Amino acid sequence: MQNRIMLATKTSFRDSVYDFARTIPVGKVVTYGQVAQAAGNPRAARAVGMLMRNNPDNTSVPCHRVVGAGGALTGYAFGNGLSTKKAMLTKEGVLFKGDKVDLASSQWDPR
DNA sequence: ATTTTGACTTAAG
DNA sequence: GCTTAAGCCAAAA
Repeated sequence: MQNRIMLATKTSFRDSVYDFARTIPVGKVVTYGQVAQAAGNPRAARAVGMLMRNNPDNTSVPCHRVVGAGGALTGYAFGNGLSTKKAMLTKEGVLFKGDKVDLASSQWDPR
């Protein structure tokens, strides 16, 4: 953006978060901590949640593919809340273990 | 600029 | 396994 070189991670945190979120493949999920790390701040898991809540484009950003640590489903601002979130993930092929996501096979590793 | 708040995480009881 | 406490970060008031 600004100059020819992108100067590493000079983008806003929110930008990095949303960008990363868009790259999450269908049928996979990531934890808030993972998103935070990918965005440049491994400890900003909280901020990530806030950004997701204030998510500008719920259609472009698959915020429902972001779950809490251990695969636990956390808040969701649309539909019927967590119920809708789980339904959506299940429909996309994400395996569930009770009320949590089966990270063993459905957690995405960006690498 | 300071305070408040929240879709988090980890550690401890 | 569940509840409580503390740490950390970014956006909104």
